[in-house]
Amino acid sequence: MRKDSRLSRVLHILVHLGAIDRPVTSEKMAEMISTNPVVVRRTMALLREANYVTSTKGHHGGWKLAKPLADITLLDIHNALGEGSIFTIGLTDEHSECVIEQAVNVALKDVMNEAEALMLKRFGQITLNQLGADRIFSYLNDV
Amino acid sequence: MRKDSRLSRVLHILVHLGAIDRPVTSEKMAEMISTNPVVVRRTMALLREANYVTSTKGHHGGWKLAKPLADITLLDIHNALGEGSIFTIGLTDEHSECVIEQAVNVALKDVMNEAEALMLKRFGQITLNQLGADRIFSYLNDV
DNA sequence: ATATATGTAACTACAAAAGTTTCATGATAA
DNA sequence: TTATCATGAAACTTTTGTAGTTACATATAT
Repeated sequence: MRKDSRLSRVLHILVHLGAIDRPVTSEKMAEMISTNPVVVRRTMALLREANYVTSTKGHHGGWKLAKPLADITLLDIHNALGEGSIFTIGLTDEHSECVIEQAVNVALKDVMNEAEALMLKRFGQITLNQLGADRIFSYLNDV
Repeated sequence: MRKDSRLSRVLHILVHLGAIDRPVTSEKMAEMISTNPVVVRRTMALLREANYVTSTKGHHGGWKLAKPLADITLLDIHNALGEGSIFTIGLTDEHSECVIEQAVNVALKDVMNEAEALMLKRFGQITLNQLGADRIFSYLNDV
């Protein structure tokens, strides 16, 4: 099933943005994640609506962070991208009259809810500035 | 994104199978889950390969459980359906040279692995015979 | 023999992200 | 004020795997 890689891609972009002081164009960002500028704008527009980034047109225009990386969690970005379910597993018609079908769906839903809650909790505990800080730090020491 | 409802559907079918003593045709099962017999066979074939059901052709043929519901967990069925990721969230190219991209992917993967482990653990704790047993019991008392 | 079922191949439909093309709009620089 | 640069947005096509469908071969019980 096709994966939604917008979260991974846009996090990558945001961490780069945090290290650059001037506006970055969607053209440059598209290079970072090997895609098309329009794809970038589409996703970044969702973050702008949620006030995590700003965009300016024209000469020296582009995208900037609206707040420090330390003030943004993975959960914030995940939520800004929309509400779609995080699971590929779907339930059958929930309006079924069949008690067995209802029971199956309740069991699956309970487990999925628990797993999703854990995931969102963890996402909420990670801010973008601490994203792999240890790895990047050790990399800088090597150069 | 399109959901994979095979787990939900096939669990529904299996619990019914546990309550019926004779072989059930894919035609009847298709009615249970409002679909086509071929769709049913396709999914049931995966369970047969994993030895959870048997099928017989011809007159009075159909599908039967190969073992009691009590000996099958949700995890067993989940595994029998294949190995695809349970998450709609995907990571970008994991062979990237970019340290930031790597760090983002590690963070996401860690969280997703933890959530998946919890989910699979729960699936392994639920056998098909106890699937909503309390609900079905209370339903029977009401009739 | 005949009716009944599965087994399987070869399609089409669908949904949502991703990719692409194109052009309007606005901002800066010269 | 004009050329250039950048976003904004519409209108597509592509992609990928489940789901749905049609058709037919094969095996089995009566």
